Amino acid sequence: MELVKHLEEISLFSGLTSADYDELAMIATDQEFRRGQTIFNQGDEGVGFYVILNGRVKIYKVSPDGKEQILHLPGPGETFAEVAVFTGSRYPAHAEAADKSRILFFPKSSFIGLIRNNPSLALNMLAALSQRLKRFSNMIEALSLKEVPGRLAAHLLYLSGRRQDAIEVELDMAKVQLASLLGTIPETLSRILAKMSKQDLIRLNGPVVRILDRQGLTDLASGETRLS
Amino acid sequence: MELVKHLEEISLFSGLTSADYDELAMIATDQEFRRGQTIFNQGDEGVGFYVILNGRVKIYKVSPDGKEQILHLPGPGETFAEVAVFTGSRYPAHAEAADKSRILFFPKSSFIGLIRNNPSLALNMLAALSQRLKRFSNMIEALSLKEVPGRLAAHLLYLSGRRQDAIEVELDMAKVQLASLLGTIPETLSRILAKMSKQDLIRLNGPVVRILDRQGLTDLASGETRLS
DNA sequence: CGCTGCGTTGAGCTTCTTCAACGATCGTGG
DNA sequence: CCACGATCGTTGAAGAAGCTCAACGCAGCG
Repeated sequence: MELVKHLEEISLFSGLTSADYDELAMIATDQEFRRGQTIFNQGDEGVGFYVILNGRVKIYKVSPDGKEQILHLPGPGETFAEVAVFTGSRYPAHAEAADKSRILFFPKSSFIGLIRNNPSLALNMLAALSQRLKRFSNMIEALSLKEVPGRLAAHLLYLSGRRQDAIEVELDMAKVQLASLLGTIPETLSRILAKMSKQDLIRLNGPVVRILDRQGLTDLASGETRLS
Repeated sequence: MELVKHLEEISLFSGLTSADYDELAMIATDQEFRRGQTIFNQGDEGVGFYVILNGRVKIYKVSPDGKEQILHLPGPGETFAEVAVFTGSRYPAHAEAADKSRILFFPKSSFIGLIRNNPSLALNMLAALSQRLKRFSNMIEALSLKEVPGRLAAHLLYLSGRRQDAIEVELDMAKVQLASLLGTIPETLSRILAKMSKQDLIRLNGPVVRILDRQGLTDLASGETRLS
């Protein structure tokens, strides 16, 4: 079965036996979404969770006046909506394909059965949720304790990984989306990128950011410095 | 063993056999903290997780200039620092006893062993983490998409539960802490409470809030209304 | 009794959003 | 193939929300 090949590359499913893979393949359904298509809406009945084979998905909240806050933007190999599996309730956010995407769907009840008989799978899932929780904590911290320049700096550093020598970073999404992920609006993001350029922290070239002053960014991200 | 009695009341441990309780009691250590005492700091090695028997614990982040953002304020029967168990890394936030507290500590490795042999425990833990994740999503939404009056209104409604007739709510923490939980500062909170009083949404009496206009609060919380 | 932490209020200021306008790019349908 | 609309990105000017700083009353507790 072709699906099994894909499943083996998903880190959530690492360490499983081939019998497990067969079972997973049995309960999964393979779905295609075009860019912009809604996968589910906040408040919909949480019937299962998803694993992305390719493409990207935007998980987001919306305010009554239409402003969006992106919570998460998973890509190939990543999962979303796991929460629905374990809280027996409704999806707490919206999900929409950010690109043309191929996605596997796992219905809640069959998946719970699998977990019950499969400690590795349970532990993998616990690790995934914990990881997500940690990222959300950092997001809360950023929104509450850092100003936009700090959040942006942190994001740039995150993208560049830990490597001291990484000079160029490619923004992996449109700036509108980046703004939404950082909890701000495109105008503000644009102004701050411009200001960072002017102060020779970065050099901006379309979606490519060249990092000129890593230390400066680090100081901004930790809140020690201000972007006058 | 006295501990077992306590363990049976923890919802994370519901549905376990008495043999399981004995095992849990074996690996747990019983600790006392006085009000204000640090339990661990962000960045400390994540050696295990905690269950509160009585008291309360403040889980929080700090900005370089000392401002705090409370992530979570668990009380009796609740757990914290589970994330450390499954991500094999450091604590992502600070923990401090908000009251004199009695707390059980479970070392990481023994607990993982328990989970591996105990699907119910794994599922309970998954449910707990999912619940937390949902709350964090709401927090992110609130910080990014709602203004302080909206967050406060949402919190008041949350405290009053779903009951339409609940008139009085007791703020279950000092206002400084409530401010930190809502991602603002005491001054702002104070002003907004005053404004809500002036507009007859609530009546304020020390730590007791009488809800006068539930609909008004609901509108604020959903962002439909503004607190002019 | 004094001290410390809490809560409130005022004044000024910073940051960010809102509103508006405009250029550029890109995909699509005529 | 070109033209059009839509989305994206940028910039300016004005306004709002919330923060900082400062002062002060008040209560609890050693």
